[in-house]
Amino acid sequence: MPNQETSAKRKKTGKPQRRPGRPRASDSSLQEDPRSRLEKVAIQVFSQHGYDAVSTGEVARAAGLSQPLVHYHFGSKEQLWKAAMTLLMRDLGARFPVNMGELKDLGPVERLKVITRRFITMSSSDPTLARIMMHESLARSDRLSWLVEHFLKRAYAEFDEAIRAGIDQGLIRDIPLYAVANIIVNASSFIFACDALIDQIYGVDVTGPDRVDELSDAIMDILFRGLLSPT
Amino acid sequence: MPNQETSAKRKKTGKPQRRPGRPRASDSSLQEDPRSRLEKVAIQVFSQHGYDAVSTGEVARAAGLSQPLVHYHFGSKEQLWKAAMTLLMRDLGARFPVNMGELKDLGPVERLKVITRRFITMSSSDPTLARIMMHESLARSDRLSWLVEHFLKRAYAEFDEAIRAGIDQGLIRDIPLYAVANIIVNASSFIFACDALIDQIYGVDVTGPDRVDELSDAIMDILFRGLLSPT
DNA sequence: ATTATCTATAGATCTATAGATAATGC
DNA sequence: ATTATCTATAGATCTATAGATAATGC
Repeated sequence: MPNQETSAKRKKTGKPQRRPGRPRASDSSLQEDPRSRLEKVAIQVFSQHGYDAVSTGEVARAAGLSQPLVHYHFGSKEQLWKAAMTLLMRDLGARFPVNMGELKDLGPVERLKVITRRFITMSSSDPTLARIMMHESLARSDRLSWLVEHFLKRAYAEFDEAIRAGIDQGLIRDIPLYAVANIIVNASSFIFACDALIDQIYGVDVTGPDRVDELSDAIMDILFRGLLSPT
Repeated sequence: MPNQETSAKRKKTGKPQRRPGRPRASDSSLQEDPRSRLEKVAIQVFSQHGYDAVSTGEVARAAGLSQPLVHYHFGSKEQLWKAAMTLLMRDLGARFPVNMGELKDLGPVERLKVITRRFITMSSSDPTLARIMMHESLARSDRLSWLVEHFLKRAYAEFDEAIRAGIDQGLIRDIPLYAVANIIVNASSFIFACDALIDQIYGVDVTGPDRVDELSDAIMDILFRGLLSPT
């Protein structure tokens, strides 16, 4: 990401020069700890611009901290990214818990509907993960493999199980598993991740609550009419 | 994009130092002109890594030219990007011509099917445009507005017309136009643009011809079963 | 004494410009 | 004479490390 403000800024001001050393803990309970602040900012900027286009200095500045602190806490930019992804996945897991047990008594199609609706809700309220997946997939980065192994395979497996059972029972049309799963995941999340495109073309802000609801319903309707075997 | 090979490389070799000046036109008919080579390379690297993560030096090096030549021909990195997009859209237009006239006698649903199938074919054989759209939408760049105004609005308008007519005639379900259009565009292209993700998770290479066909058919089937009014 | 922060800086880029020079076209 | 290319380089980054120092914990 290109840097807007130049480094000359700090010198120009007549302020007393900041000296090295740990600053006073100002109202320590008010602000989160710096390490977490770095991770949270990193999630946001990496999801918008992608790994390579983001500098550690930008992350630090946005968190109100100095650039070398990134290396003190994380050792490298790569490790900052991994820490940020781990936090993101933990937060998403907490906000959208996967209780497969409570779906045990449903048929595969109903189970798939619940999982898909939950994924749409997650993607519309926080499209960060979809954005990260898009960036790393486009760049074909090694980070993509890391994400897939650590988090995504497990998430896709839930879709896979329900789809597999649905196809075996003749309820879902006989389309390759990978195709069904990816069509569901893409349709459920990429449209919210690319809200800027829709805004530019149609002047519609899909992040507004009314639009989220109408779009979520439309996606569910189209997907399941399309996927289910004719009854 | 991080640079793999360092600048020390050139010095190390014992080759006679290259001096300034225009090189001999070696077999001029064999290679394309340098300006076009820069544009073609730019299309590829920008679509993979996005504008900010690509350096003009990488583009030049991949084209076998020196970095300042980018500025001689295009004046700035931004203008190189715009020239590359203009070439991309011209090539896509030539390879997938839009002859709306020959669809005049079809009903709106049949027209939409032809347009959608053509878009799927384009996206599977060259996912570059979808990748660029994803990058610029994610980054919320000013370049996205430029793309939309110069090229995308016109492209979406063809979908819009058929969808609008289909809804008006009760053939397509009453879902907001922007939602239908974006679901079609996303489903038709993003899955091919994110082939690396599918490869990582399912070990399936969707760029193989058999997979392209099966996936294209699956997308068409699901979309149109989902979108059409029950008969 | 240890920890967390800062400033300073090394060394490798990045964009863009300046200036040299070879090829081309008149 | 003009055009297209190169080398060299200015000035602004970028990642990472070194070293100073204030706060914290024993």
